[in-house]
Amino acid sequence: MISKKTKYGLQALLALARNHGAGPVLIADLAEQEQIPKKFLELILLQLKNAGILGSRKGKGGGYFLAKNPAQITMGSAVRVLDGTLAPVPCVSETAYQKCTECADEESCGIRLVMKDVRDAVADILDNTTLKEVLVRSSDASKRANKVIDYSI
Amino acid sequence: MISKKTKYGLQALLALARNHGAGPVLIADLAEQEQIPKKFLELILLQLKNAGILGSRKGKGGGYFLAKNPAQITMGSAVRVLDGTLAPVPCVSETAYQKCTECADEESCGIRLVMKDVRDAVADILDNTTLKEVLVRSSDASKRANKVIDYSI
DNA sequence: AATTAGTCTATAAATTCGATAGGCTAATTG
DNA sequence: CAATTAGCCTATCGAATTTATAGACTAATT
Repeated sequence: MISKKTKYGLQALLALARNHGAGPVLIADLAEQEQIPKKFLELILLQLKNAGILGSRKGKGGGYFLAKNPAQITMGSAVRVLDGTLAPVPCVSETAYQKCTECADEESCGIRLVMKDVRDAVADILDNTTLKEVLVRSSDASKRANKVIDYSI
Repeated sequence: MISKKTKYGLQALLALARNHGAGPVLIADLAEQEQIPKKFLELILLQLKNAGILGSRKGKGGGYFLAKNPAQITMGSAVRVLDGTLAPVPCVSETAYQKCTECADEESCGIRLVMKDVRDAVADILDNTTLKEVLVRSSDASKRANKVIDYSI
């Protein structure tokens, strides 16, 4: 399970991705649009900024914006920043590894072997899915649902 | 992240799988072997029993045992019992679905589309990995590590 | 009947999560 | 340069969840 914080963060990132290129967005506006408690969102955005995913500007005309292209920001990187890891157990995390206390031999721990497979599968998806791709999939799905046929090239 | 409870449960199941066919195992013995707080383990085993994964016997010579063959118990079923779901968000869970409050249209929610992929990938692994397979992989790994070559057929 | 060992309910302790408050700093603008 | 705007940062609180413990009860065996 991902935390509410992580979900809020992903929502905010996608909103910023939709707005990409059109200047900074106010925390307050993002919070209202996405129905996220403003002060909580503030912390989330700050964390994403410190991780290099977002940029910000202070003062009038300021706000938050993506530090890179939507096609260069992966879901995996965001989840790692906000949730700490993609791994189901700390002993298979690549970025937040922690030795398993109770397990004598990590190499032969059955639980670990299976959870490593899970981690790899999750990482394979999230590290290869960019914000841009998510936007495209989302709009494709809503077009399909609305039976709107898009003839544009 | 799976909970400590789930991890304890999986440890216990694997220990019972190793012992399969040799009669019931005492909670107390399992707790000591696997270094799990006894009273906590008691609750875990009970939950697995109520889910039909374990069986038990009371009185002298009693204890817990697998209710089915190790090859018929999947990691997925155990995690679902103990952790509630495999899904990273409730709105993509097959067994513990909960509607997403903030999301207007589930079908086109980008986060949901990606998390559905994650759920499916995790389920594909855990629902197709049995306790028996875990034991085999584990012993294979430890043989390999000890450079022991097994010539038996 | 005595003993053994799981069952069940309640609750305590610890940790994490979600949320809020408020003063600080930097940038812009008049 | 002063006023305003808006993000930065630290602290903290309450609620929920997780982890762990206690103790009385029931069923099975000897």
